[in-house]
Amino acid sequence: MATIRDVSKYSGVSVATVSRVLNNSSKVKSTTKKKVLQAIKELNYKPNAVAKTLFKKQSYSIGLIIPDISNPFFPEVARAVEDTARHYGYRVILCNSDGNREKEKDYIEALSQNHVDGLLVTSISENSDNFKGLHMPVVALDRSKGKEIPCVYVDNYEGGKLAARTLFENGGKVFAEISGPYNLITAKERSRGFHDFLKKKEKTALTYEGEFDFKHSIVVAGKLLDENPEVDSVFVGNDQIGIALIKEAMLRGLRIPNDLQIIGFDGIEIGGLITPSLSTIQQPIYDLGKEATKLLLDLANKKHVEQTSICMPINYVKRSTTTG
Amino acid sequence: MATIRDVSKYSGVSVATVSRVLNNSSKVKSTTKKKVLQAIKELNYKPNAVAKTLFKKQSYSIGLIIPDISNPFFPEVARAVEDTARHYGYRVILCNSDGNREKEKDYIEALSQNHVDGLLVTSISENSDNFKGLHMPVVALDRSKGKEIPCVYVDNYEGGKLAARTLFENGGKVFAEISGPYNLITAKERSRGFHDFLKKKEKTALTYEGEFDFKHSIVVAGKLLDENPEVDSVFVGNDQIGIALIKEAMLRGLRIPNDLQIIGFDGIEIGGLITPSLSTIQQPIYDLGKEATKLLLDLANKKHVEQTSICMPINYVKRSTTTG
DNA sequence: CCTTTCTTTGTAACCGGTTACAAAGAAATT
DNA sequence: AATTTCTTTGTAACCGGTTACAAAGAAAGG
Repeated sequence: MATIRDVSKYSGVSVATVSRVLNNSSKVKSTTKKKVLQAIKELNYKPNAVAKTLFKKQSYSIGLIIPDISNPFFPEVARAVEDTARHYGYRVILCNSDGNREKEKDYIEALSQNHVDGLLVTSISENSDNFKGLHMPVVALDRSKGKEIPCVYVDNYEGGKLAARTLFENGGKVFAEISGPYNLITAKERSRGFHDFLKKKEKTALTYEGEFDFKHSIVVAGKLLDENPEVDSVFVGNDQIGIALIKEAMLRGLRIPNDLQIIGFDGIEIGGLITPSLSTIQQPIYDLGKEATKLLLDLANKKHVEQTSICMPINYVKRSTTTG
Repeated sequence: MATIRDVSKYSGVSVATVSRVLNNSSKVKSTTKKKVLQAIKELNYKPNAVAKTLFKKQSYSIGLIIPDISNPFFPEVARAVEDTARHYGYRVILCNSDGNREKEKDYIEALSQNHVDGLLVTSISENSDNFKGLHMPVVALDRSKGKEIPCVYVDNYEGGKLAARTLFENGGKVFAEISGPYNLITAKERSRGFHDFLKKKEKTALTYEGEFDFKHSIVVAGKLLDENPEVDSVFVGNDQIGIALIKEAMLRGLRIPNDLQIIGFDGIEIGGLITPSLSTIQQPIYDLGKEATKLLLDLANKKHVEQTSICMPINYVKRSTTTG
């Protein structure tokens, strides 16, 4: 591998001049420039980005810490993050935390030592001191982390209410919910919105706490249906649970949406492709990732940021598991 | 940020000794060691991994270049890669190439300049000189790249044959195929295996060339069904196409598997969760990613590697879109 | 007690870029 | 032609680690 000193010797100029040519950082006489470019080409010289990072303390890379890329919500986020980062010349280091505090901490430490320029995190809990004392910006994605950390999110509470209103207005009589795990603030908020709306209408809902995961959801969905055959309207904490519920409902011969209406949350692509297709409260998943990345890079480049907390819109997507 | 020189001053020893303590690289008197560790703790010193990378020419990171993380096959691969890399102390840089040669080239160049220790690639075409002259190991994932590049793959040709045999033995009469795009060697091999088997039984199959993507598959699936109502057995190039075909078939009131049998390819998780669940030729997706990463890291660490090309087993998973 | 040997430690060069500062060269002014 | 000003270039320190080599200190042997 040729170095800048090789190019310097080959072209008969100093390393400073070569560096200037490489970065267009100050004027270089055009004949000199030509010589240098020629040498670069002949030696097939490629600057060493690591050396540059060391001096400039900027690595043009960011860390993306999510619970699990296998969870269908996150590939779309990751894609958005990577596209956006790439657009601005940044690379993305992918980290799966499994919602594990220790694992998250290890990643943060490693990324920090590698001088990434920022961290994009979908974390477990609201306040974790994993993020204390970092010398780089952090943006929380999807799951808000209190006021201290900049955040891009959706109004989960409103989403829960919207689901409840929709089921109610569709004539639901007996309501139930399979929520996400309560230790996730998002899951809790969705649930709270759902129940608050029903309470106003003097209704209640059976509640099962689930997980954002297919395998576990199958079990909970089956249990709900077996224990409560009278239920006709279910709000589920995310689309994966919804898909599991559809499967279990069909297994039991229920007609959807006539016997059972279901509303999911997220709007992952697969929800529209199954039969019956899953009605859902849709988040702008790609845009969530995109805006979060933009915000992070603005912070990393010390641009002035008007608002450090961005709420993205949600909307109800009617498909085939609801009547209206 | 404290540096090694700060620690050196604070503890009254040389930087070399601090470095020795950090790396356990040679004996340090235990009282000295204690002093150094104390200083490290007091100053909250964290070694700069970039400086280390510069000198050692080892970054403990690898690049993962895949077409698109949104394609449900790849999250599971990515997860396996990340898990395995992490286990050996490596980080993963995620790159979506969209099967675009130029984009792939840009990534390779950037990763190379950042001195990643190796590249894991699911590439487009068999022989691309994007990989010529790299000073780091490359392992091809899933899509074999001829003999030059180490590869972890499955026998797609056998998979296609297995699908054909299964449909045939289940009493299929009129066969069809929606293949993946022929420019992908994997898709072509699956298709070839499928047709070769049928030819031996003196059968033919209608063939539609599709894409490994939901949106496009919906269109092709609809077309196939409308133009050929007599078809009763379809092999599709991957599970996404299969899911699209199920949707279109149900829309047209076909009973699955009585009127129409379908076999997919890949074995992505969602295939087992839809109704009817999709029978498929299953690849060991996670293990594919895991073995590829292990192989890559062995190569990167110049370990002796017995075989540079690893074929993983496939198997038929009977679910609800086939009769047997 | 002096020499030899082994252990522990320090100095300084190195990895490959960037850049402050100074100096040389060219052009403009008097 | 001498002086001033602007442009172009070079020298060397720096980023923060690692390590070859040498030297100092401790232990062992005569």
